[in-house]
Amino acid sequence: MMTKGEETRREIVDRALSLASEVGLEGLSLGNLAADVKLSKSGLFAHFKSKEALQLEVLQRAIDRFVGEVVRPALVKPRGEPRVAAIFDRYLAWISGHERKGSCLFIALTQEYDDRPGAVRDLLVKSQRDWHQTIARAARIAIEQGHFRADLDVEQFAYEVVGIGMAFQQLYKLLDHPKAEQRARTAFRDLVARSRRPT
Amino acid sequence: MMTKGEETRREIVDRALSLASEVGLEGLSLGNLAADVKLSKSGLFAHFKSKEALQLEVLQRAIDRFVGEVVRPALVKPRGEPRVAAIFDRYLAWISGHERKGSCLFIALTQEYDDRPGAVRDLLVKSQRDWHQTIARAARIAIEQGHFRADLDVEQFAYEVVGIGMAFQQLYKLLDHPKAEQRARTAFRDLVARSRRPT
DNA sequence: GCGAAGAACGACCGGTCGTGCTATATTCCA
DNA sequence: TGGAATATAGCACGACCGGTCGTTCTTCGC
Repeated sequence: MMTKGEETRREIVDRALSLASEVGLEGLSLGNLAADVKLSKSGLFAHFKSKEALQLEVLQRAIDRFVGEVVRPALVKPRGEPRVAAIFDRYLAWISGHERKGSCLFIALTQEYDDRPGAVRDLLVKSQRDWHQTIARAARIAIEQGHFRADLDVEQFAYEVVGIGMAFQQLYKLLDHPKAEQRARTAFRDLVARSRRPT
Repeated sequence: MMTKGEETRREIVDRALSLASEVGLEGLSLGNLAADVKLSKSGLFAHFKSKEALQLEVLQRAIDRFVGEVVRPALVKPRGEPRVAAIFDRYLAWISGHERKGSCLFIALTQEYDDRPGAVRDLLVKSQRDWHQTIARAARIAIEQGHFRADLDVEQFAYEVVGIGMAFQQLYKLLDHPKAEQRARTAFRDLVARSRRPT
């Protein structure tokens, strides 16, 4: 059973997450957010000790969502290349983001916090390191399965996947390029092809 | 000869550009900027009709700098692969950015404006399309020179270069990864290698 | 169903934001 | 060098910011 407070608190963070995708975590304003969830500013604020605490919860929720929508579903796929492909597929879907209006929060925050120290940045850094590691780990498994070359640099592989994703977001969201997804998929297909074990 | 007004106006935009690299164009505040150039807020404001006008000038200055530091120096290199390599080299240098504290302004603004319509966004979009085209054009010349495969998709090539650059910025500025530059150079070397005409 | 704990409210704080207006100081040209 | 043009300052504005307050209404355990 969820108490009333926990419930609205959940609502707040959910709505804040969606808002933050459009304006970032710094651009998020308590007044706007309160109006959005139909609370008074003070009523909303009472749920958090500070704005930074709220920001941290929002980022953590985003991380949970990302894991739930991108990472975990891929983990049920067969080990090796299929899993790597699933990760990329979900990653693209996450970035193009169904109902999500704004950008991928993580990519946006990368810019917002790359020179703004603090707890939010620390959590962001950790999440992004984890993400690189997740990709690298999947690639390493693909090596073990004999799908990928034994001498493949899995962290380099992760680097390039992330690059493909970021460029995709720019082409798709900012430049509104009709071939954005095709570009991304081509780049990934190519990357996988040259990561495979020579036959 | 430059009139006094033009001179301080220049100073303002210069300083604003450097500030914007740290806080973005929206995060830029007239008060801070005025204090920085030792003017009163109103004295500064008198030079521009609005904040948006200032933002546009700042972005235009950034574009001019980018052309001057990245594009133009590469154009003096020999047509073909050397020029492509020079573009990438200068691009990396621009992102890691000498004295620049913050991020590459264009990558940052990509996030800031990908869902914020207006003149600033329009100019940004134009500049980024130009950038993609600049890379693609250099690649096309490399095809003509017989350096690159005739069937190379030059826009795909540009897409991947941009991706490498963006991932580099994340690794370098946010994650502070010691091998960031190596990762970027490896990715590019690989991209060029598979773009070359088979011997 | 009563009383305590928790949730939400409205008013308000000191600050900062972008942007006017008016007046003074400085620059520039005839 | 004087007078017009320009550059800067001072001040005030309304809006909004994150955050605090005391108060009231609602939930919940006993």
